[in-house]
Amino acid sequence: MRAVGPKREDLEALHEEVRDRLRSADQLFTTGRRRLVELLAEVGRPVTIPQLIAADSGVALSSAYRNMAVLEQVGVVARIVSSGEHARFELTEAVMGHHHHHLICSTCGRVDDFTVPDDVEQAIEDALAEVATDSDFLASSHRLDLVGTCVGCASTSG
Amino acid sequence: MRAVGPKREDLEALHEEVRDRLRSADQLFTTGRRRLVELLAEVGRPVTIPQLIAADSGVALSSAYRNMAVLEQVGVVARIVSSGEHARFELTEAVMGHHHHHLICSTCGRVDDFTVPDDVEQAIEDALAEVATDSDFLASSHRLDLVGTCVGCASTSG
DNA sequence: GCCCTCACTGGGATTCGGTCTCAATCCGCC
DNA sequence: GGCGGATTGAGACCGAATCCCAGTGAGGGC
Ligand SMILES: [Mn+2]
Ligand SMILES: [Mn+2]
Ligand SMILES: [Zn+2]
Ligand SMILES: [Zn+2]
Repeated sequence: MRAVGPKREDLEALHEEVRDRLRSADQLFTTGRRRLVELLAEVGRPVTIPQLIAADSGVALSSAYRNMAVLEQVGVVARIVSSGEHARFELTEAVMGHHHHHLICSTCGRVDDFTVPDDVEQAIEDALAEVATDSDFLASSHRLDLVGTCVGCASTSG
Repeated sequence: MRAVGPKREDLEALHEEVRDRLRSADQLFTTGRRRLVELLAEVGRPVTIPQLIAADSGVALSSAYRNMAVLEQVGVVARIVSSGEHARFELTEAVMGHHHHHLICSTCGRVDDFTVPDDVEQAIEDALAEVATDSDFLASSHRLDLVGTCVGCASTSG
């Protein structure tokens, strides 16, 4: 169930959604953009542009960055900057339909998804709502990251 | 009580701690490094190097970055990268002695601190411990950010 | 306090992720 | 198929951060 691409009909629905979102922003759903969305859906984890290019050499650097910006603009893609290295991109929660958080390996930069139980999520949201009120802050989302060392890096560095 | 610099004896203790940490890494506690620590303690909020230079024109760009890296190495300073703009720096929880989280303004990049009630913090830690176990991930810390718009940006943009 | 040595400093060159430019190409539409 | 405007992509460009190295300062030995 892990690291396997989405089922066929899910991918179709995803493309439909992306097409609609692009259209309402007067943007075309070109093959290049379709490919980016497909790659992101396939990988199922935040990836860098160089990684995408390595996975599909048909992707051009400048176009990839430009299209990621467009897809970000219309709410299809989220940009993750956690370190000074390459930014990473993933499909948004709005498009994927589930809220999650990130395991971040501070050694290799790898990012994986995880979720916490609903009651914990709720407790967090309640606490944050109060913080926002107290600080006159207009909250739009929260981020919960677990930082450490991934399996690969742990075994490598022995 | 807010935005006011630390009391005198706290600052002394802080310098003591920083000196020790630098010494055990065979690093000198130079005036430049002392000044960085003082500035960070004074501001009490994650700031960029350009901001530090604006606040104290005696700080040199390359030295500031190099010393921040050194101070980061010895656990005195934490680097925060949240966006593609300038990184921000703050004194670590290890040195300041209290755990906290960040309010991040996605408009101007400003970062402020906040805390959540102990029981929520505990619930988060428990949940994350379980996630780490299930994922074979060696967790070293967590991050909880509230992303949105700060008061200043909210009033400015109408 | 005064040297001597060696780490530190800082201005500028350099790196490098990401953006911008613009002519060639593709897309949607007729 | 043909037209007009959006998109593409190779490379120029930008800017945050690092690197280099000659000049400076810190601190141990005296
Ligand atoms: Mn994710
Ligand atoms: Mn902070
Ligand atoms: Zn790793
Ligand atoms: Zn703001």
